[in-house]
Amino acid sequence: MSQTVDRALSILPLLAEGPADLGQVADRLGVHKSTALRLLRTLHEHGLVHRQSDQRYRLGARLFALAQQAVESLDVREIAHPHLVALNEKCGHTVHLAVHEENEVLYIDKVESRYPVRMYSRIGKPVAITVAAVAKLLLADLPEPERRALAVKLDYPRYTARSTPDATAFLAELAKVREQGWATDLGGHEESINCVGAPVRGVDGRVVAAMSVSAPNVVVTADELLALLPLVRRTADAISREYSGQTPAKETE
Amino acid sequence: MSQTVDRALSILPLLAEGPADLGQVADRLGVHKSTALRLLRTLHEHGLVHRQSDQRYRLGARLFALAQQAVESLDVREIAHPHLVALNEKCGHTVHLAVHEENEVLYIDKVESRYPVRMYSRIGKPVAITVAAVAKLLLADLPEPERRALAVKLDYPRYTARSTPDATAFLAELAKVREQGWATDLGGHEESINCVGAPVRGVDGRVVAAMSVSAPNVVVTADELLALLPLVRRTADAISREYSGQTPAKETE
DNA sequence: AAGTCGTGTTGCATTCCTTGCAACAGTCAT
DNA sequence: ATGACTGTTGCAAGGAATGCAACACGACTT
Repeated sequence: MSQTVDRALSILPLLAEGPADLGQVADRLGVHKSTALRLLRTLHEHGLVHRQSDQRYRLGARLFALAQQAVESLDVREIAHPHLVALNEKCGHTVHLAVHEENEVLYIDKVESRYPVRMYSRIGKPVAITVAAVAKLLLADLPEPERRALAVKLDYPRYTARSTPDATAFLAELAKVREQGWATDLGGHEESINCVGAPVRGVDGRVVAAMSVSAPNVVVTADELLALLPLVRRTADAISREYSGQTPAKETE
Repeated sequence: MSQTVDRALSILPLLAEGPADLGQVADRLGVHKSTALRLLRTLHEHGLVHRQSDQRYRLGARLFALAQQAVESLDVREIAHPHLVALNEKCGHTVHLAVHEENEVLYIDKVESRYPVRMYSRIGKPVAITVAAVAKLLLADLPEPERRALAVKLDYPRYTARSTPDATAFLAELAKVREQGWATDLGGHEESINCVGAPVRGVDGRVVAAMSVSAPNVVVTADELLALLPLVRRTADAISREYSGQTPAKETE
């Protein structure tokens, strides 16, 4: 749309391949050296481009600063909320969104079930970290040593007969979750309540949040709930895509 | 230098603060909405800007991709080499550059001493990980659990009486190194050889490489070598700055 | 339902900004 | 010294970006 800007921005991917000098940039842009010079200067003033000691140009530090600032200002909850609502409208059950912070897993959003049931969860409240599906998803993504360090530090309360009993079992469960890309809690916290969950990933592939659908088995059986898994995963993936700023199909055209 | 590009690039830091709609962007740029629209469109085509579901604009995924590709294409050794040579010319001793990879620490560059001595090191060769100054620097930067996991897995050969004896001592040494920002190896590998080293950091502050100066004490005493510390640190910092694309003083003007 | 505000979007004429050229200034090798 | 190579600057001409005004669309209010 804007020729000048278009040309200037085309320099960035070019430099991402590696440092280049003025002539190379001008050639690959198909413009005169002086034109390339002025574009590079403008990019340089904004810190997007850095001139190294051999006079060649590379991408500059500002780019990293921008990228970092962008992720920090991103609010998963804001982006995820409409998706959670849509999911709730499709299946009717309680939908949770949670994040991992300081050795705790916290609910940061919740859409209530449309069935007349209550669940003991509250936004801002730490979840039962050893059994909840969202906790498993978030912790499964940690590097192995951190995962292990955390697992041995935790208490393993026996909420029910199906609660995770100890660190060994927990680590095994996390490995499974990491492998399959989704998690469940089948009566591990409250005997009659089941959950299925899936991870939300950031642009670097790391898990930044986790969502789950919960329902008491007086409403649906565990098997029926598990049938929702594809839908849950698709929702989580949609959130991931939007969160990481990728438009589903447009990106590569 | 180029008004159009200048305006377009000014949008990026603006969006880094958080999502904004067309009107806000136009206002803060001091241009007509239609102008802002066309600039945003161009940025969008290049993927630097992403349009979220509520029509507001944010920074896009391409920015992250570019930043990542840029760091991958960066070669520490290439950037560091002239600095290593300069350091060698100033002090005359052997200078090493090393990186951490797969639970090993490898020398990736070396400038030979100008004194007639030999050192048993070779580019590409794993270093004595429990005693070398460069190893301490690289491992000290790991997250605590990984550091501990690695420390207990290592063997602690007694090269000399001053070699690190066990994991406990090693972890204590790493904590000290992490704290002070530099490291030494005083006869821990070979009785008569001392080293001082300092870390090279990337744009995110993490240690990406480590450099050291080594000399046998038949040439200089440990104290004399330690007197070089400020020089070594300054060199490492210079490499860090150049590697992370920050121009020393210009950046904040 | 009509009306109104608030968005984002498009065509178009004017004008200013970008462009390529050619000449210049360095640096390095021959 | 001389040549070839880089990066750099002034200038005129043309084209591209700009702001305007009008339009389209949806969300609210009345």
